[in-house]
Amino acid sequence: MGDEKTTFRDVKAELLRRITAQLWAPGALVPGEVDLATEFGVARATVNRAMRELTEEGLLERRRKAGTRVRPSPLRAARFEIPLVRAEIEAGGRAYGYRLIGRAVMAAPGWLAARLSLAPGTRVVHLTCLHSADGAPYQFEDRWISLAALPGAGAEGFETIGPNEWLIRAVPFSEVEISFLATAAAGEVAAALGYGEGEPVFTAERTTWWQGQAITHVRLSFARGHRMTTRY
Amino acid sequence: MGDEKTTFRDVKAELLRRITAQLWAPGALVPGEVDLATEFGVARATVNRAMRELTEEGLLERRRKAGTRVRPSPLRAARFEIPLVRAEIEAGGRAYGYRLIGRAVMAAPGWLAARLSLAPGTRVVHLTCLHSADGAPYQFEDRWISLAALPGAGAEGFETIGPNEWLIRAVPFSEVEISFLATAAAGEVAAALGYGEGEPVFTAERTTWWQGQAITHVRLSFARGHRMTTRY
DNA sequence: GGGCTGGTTATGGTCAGACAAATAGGCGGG
DNA sequence: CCCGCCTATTTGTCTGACCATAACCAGCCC
Repeated sequence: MGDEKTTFRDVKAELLRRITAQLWAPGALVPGEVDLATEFGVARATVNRAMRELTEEGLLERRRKAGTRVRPSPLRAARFEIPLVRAEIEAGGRAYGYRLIGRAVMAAPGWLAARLSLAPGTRVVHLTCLHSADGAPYQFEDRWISLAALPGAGAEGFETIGPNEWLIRAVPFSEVEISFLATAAAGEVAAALGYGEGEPVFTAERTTWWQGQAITHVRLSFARGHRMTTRY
Repeated sequence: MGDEKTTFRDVKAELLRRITAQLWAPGALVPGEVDLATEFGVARATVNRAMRELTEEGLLERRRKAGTRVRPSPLRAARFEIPLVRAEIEAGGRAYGYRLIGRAVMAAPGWLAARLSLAPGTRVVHLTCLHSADGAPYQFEDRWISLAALPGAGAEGFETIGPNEWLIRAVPFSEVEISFLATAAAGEVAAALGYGEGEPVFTAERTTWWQGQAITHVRLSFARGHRMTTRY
């Protein structure tokens, strides 16, 4: 009794233990899959899966023939989930609010055309809006949508539906570049979020492509005290 | 000739194509593993791996007996690699510089003891230092190390080796919570990085544990214009 | 000595078959 | 009508065998 199956999870946990306890020093070569399979009494595929996952997590380094070694300085990557504002707010049990501040159709300004590789004179929709949580300003959104890529955006008023939710439905699977930075509050941003001029604002910029074509660029300014947090 | 093996990569690519081309609508049930295995002429394990990876990437949702469906709104997560400052600077082909500004041993202040769950009166090392790239200030580091967890930090002067590099060697595998935020430049930070008082500063805060015990807390302030960028 | 070549070996991946675990949805009892 | 049990179905995982691919290294030729 009690001798249950050893799963790849068990193997992974034990390998992780040996790595963190430094039984296997950083940079050291660890036993081959076959040896470990014998030791744990499992198939090689099982050891393989355990080691593959540890490699994905940045703890091991593997090369054919060269074998597997413990990463000298573990390459750690933090994962941030990028939720819809609405989902983020409602997940915290607060009421989500949306208000459109401005909407205009115009030829893309130079910096935007450059950023999105748009042909000169391409028309775009420019939107500014405010997302709030329990009535308090939460995030100011300054968005540009290329009408060349999404003609439908010209017909949508965005009075009740936020541009991000509209976009998710129009283009669900896209390629994204996102940046976080600190900016100084000014003008509309300061007014909408209640900042004094020049106050530091945590800001995200996101550009989205679909099938190689630029769709939209957005600058998101967060309310005072906002943090982007994760564990790893 | 020409009929090469279909790998799990091929299957994955084709499934991805069907998802992004919306042949399978968001929320729709996709065929079961057995059906797909038949269709592609591969083993079920191969389809399984393809679908498992797509699930990890947030494109599919799987439940036993209920089957696999396309995620209604794809849950996308951005990965940020968190490199050593030195590696980050040298990767850009610039010369790395390090300077210790201040070093003191003291009883942990209240906020720190609370943050790290330290017993009252626990002694800590407080370090401030500056990392530079090609001579220009790059990052100001304000670090606290618990002597309860790492007595060795009391003996190290940190004159030539940065605390992060020292710590990586002392505690290579740790649990980390990291936050990004925007702060106002003031005092030492402003002086070291050449900011005016109150200017916005992109800041990271990181707390590190090892085996459940808090090791260190650090606030990293970046030079003007710094961005944290990634694609996904 | 230097460079090419092929053998050896570790990881990468596929396969077919089997069993385990979870659970949606039907069935029966109250 | 509602609730709880059963079962068929679907994904999850393991096995042991096999072939593929990369690369270290020894030995050969020049």
